[in-house]
Amino acid sequence: MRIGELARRTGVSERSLRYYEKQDLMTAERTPGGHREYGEGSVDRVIRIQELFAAGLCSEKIAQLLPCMRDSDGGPLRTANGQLVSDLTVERERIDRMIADLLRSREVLDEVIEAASVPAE
Amino acid sequence: MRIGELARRTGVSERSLRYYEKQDLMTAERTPGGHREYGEGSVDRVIRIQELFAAGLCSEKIAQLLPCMRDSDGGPLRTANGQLVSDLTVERERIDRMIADLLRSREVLDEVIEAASVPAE
DNA sequence: GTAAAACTTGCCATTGATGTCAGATTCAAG
DNA sequence: CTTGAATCTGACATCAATGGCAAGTTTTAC
Repeated sequence: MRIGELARRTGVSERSLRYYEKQDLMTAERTPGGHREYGEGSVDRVIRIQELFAAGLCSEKIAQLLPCMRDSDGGPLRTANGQLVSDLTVERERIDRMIADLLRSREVLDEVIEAASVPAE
Repeated sequence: MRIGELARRTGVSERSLRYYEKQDLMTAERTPGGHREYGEGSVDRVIRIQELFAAGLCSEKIAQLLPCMRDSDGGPLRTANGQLVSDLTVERERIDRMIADLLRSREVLDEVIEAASVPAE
């Protein structure tokens, strides 16, 4: 499929898909004319990339992480080296804190929303 | 206390504290000379603000939300109006998605970290 | 073959919280 | 009073992903 379809199917803009390629997060075959040609696996990969972006990882970390994930792209499964494991552990802790934070904030929102729905108090 | 101490006690930069004021997230008394003078409650308030920022809310939403939170600043407890409740509900759903996302990403990290710690497989 | 749609690269803009610097003023202590 | 530390305001920079535009090329449909 080409970039337009991939964008439609993933909900990620074409602009971002090109950016992902430049950041070495994904590759694409090229037609003789130079247009990108994606395989089916690209859909999952893009979604995974989006999730990791949403989790606050930067392009560089994601690029290092992807080859170590199973179901990544059918490529050889790499094992994370010491430095990467160390980095990912830091990220993991950050994510933990973020989850705790989100849970607290969600509670706050719930309280306010709840209070508004029970005006007679 | 003055801004330096508040910054130290909350881990938030002086720059950000002044920004919070400009965004109407908090107020401060002023000394005759114009220096900010914060009460004890400011510490909690700053921490709360930070949490909400971390949860992805923008200044404007936080500014609307704060007066509706208990233990906010001793001011009168406002009840969220319909528009705000609607906005907060949207935020709540976004937070839910974010949490789900983070849990998935954390799992991914755990798998990769785990795989690296068991090289013989 | 022609026209429209899709795609290409490259560049500049945006966002929103925060960093940083400069010059001026105030505060606290000697 | 003086001096150094702290604070003030205001302006400009940063970051990282994304948006948007322009000019040119490829593809697709007729």
